[in-house]
Amino acid sequence: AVMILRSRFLDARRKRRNFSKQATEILNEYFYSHLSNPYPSEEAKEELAKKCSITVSQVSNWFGNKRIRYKKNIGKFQEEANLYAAKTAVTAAH
Amino acid sequence: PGAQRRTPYEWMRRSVAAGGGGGSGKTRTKDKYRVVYTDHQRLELEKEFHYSRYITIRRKSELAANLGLTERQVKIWFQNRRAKERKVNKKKQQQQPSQPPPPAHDVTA
DNA sequence: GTCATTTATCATGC
DNA sequence: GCATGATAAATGAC
Repeated sequence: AVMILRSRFLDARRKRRNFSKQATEILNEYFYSHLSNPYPSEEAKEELAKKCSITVSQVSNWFGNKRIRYKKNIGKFQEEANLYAAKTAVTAAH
Repeated sequence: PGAQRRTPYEWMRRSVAAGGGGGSGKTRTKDKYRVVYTDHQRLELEKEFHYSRYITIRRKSELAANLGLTERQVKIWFQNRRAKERKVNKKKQQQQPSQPPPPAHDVTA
C-alpha cells in the first residue's frame, strides 16, 4: 500500500551525483566523434562504462539525454562540439 | 568542411509522430507526448502487479475501466513495469550473485 | 511478449 | 536558476 510512496522517496533520482570530469570527457569524446550516429553498441557501452567507472545503464541514460538535449538546441552545444572536434583532430594527427 | 546548418543528421530530426484522430489506436497526441498518471492509478496498478506480473485480458479490462485508462495503457504499463523489475533484479544480481529471481509464471490464476 | 529508444518530467547539484 | 542524471509514458522494431 505504501510501497509506491516509499519507492518515490527511495528513488535513485534522490541520490543523483554528477559524473567525474574524466568520465564526462570520455563520453563526450565518443559522442562528438560519432555525431553522425551516436548510438554505441552494447559492447561499446560496456567498454565506455568500464572506462568511466559507471554502469551500462548510466551510459545509456547519458547518451539518451545527450542526444535529445543536443538536437533540441544545437547552438548551445556548438562551442562544446568544436572543442571535442579539435581534440579528436589532434589525436588523429599524431 | 563547412557547417551543416540545415540538415545535420537524420537522428536529429523530430522523430515521433503524434497519433491521429480518435479512431487511431495511438495514445500519444500533438498536445501531450505522455500523460502523468495519478498516485491512485499508480497504486492500483502496482497492487495488481504485486498480485500477478502478467495481467489477464479480463482483469486488464476491469482495471482499465476502474482507473479511467485504456486497455492499451494498462498493457503498456505492465510491460514497462516488468522491464523495470528486470532492471532492478539485474542490478541486485551484480551485487549479490546469490539468489536469482523466479523464472516461470502461473497462468492458471 | 522483450528491448532499445524518445520525450517530458522529476529531483538534485551547484 | 539552469545543468544534469534517473525515471515515467509511449512507440516501434523484432
